[in-house]
Amino acid sequence: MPAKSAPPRKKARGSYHHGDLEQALVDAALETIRTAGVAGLTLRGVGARVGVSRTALYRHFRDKEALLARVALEGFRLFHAALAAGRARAARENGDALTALGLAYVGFAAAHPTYYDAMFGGYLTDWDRYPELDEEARAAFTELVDMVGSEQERGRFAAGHPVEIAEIIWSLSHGMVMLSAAGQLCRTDAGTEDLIVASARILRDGLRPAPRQPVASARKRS
Amino acid sequence: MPAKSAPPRKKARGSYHHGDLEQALVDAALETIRTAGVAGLTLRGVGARVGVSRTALYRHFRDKEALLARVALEGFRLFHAALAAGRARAARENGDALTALGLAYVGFAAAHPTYYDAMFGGYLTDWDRYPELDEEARAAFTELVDMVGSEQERGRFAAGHPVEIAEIIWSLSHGMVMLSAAGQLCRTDAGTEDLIVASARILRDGLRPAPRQPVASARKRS
DNA sequence: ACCTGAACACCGTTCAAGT
DNA sequence: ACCTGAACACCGTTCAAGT
Repeated sequence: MPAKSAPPRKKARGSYHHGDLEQALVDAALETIRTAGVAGLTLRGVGARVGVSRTALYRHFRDKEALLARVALEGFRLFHAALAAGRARAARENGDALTALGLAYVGFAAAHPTYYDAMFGGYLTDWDRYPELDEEARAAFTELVDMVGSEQERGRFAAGHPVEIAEIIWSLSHGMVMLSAAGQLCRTDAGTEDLIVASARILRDGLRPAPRQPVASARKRS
Repeated sequence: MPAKSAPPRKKARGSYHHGDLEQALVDAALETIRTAGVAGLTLRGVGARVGVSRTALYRHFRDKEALLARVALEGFRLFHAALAAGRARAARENGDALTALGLAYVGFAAAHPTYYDAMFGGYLTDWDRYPELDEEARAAFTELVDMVGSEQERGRFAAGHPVEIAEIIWSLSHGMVMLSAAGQLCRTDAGTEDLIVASARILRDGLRPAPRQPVASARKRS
């Protein structure tokens, strides 16, 4: 590193009013969504929160959707990390990887409903406009696919297309989060976590009755 | 029936400009959502479509959300009917009830994305404000619960809380519909229908490898 | 009873103008 | 380069007024 005090970077940002207006806007958006939901996200409100004109935002983001995409991107990074951590923890403790990933999934959604809404609330239309977003979402999904492949290699899952199986697991998790958030679930007294544990068991063992025991002899149990 | 021409009913509705402005507004809303999505639904647009002032609507609906709730109610009626029909068809043809209901579910969503969005898009906040809606949604869900109970009685599903199992099936179906609509699914070349068929198979048989054959003798197969 | 028109308090976005 | 202020074309909703 050079000794002198750091020279201003070429792309010194926000040297006008803020150290980093761009990140300040993202944080303000997050805080707004947390209190008022994505529906209550307004550029005027975001501007007011950071003490800046409502149009200053356009220097940093193409439009409102781009701001929301930025929030979603941060969310997907955290999401990806949460899934990876859940998988790693299961591997370390020799636990069930499917249950661990399911719990990590709904755990993230419960801990960060703000991010989850921005990521999956359907507000982002032209998904292609944000390649980073797509890439990060794909990376998170890959965590699921790899888990399936790993379980297959270890003989815990039967053979089958890992991507297809991962999509089914993802659909189950996502649907559960959405229905739960909408208050449409839990007509039983079980919480979402219990529901995930039960789902993992069903996905592993199936709904059909246990196959007949070998008829010849019953060992160890009367 | 009385012979004379029908006397005006007590609650003759819309005798001003339309035969039935209320239903006309609902139809206009449906058509608007079909072309522009729920996000593009505007009271001004609805009014213009039926040739009426943008405020005439308030004579028939409390607010915009109430109009949307009415659309969702019609949707839930159709949805309930579609699920019941799928179940009845499976029973008649002795087919797999789980697969049949899953296909009926995604089939409805594919055939009526407009309704599905109004029903599950998250635009309806105070769900309690529309008891009819809640009742009809519950009725549709009961179709799933009953199917599970029936399969259990017939010995095709193992014992377990039917509501819990139904919630898991519903979550899977809903998540698949949502992700599919958002274009996040189908990274494999399989369509949603194939995915549902695969899901039903996994839910029934489980992901784990088939249990060991009885070791004593291998019959019929080498 | 049913509908209209003006008005109010909001939006996102554009753009010429300031510093 | 970065931000502002006015302006534009929209919203949902209210309400006095018309017929």
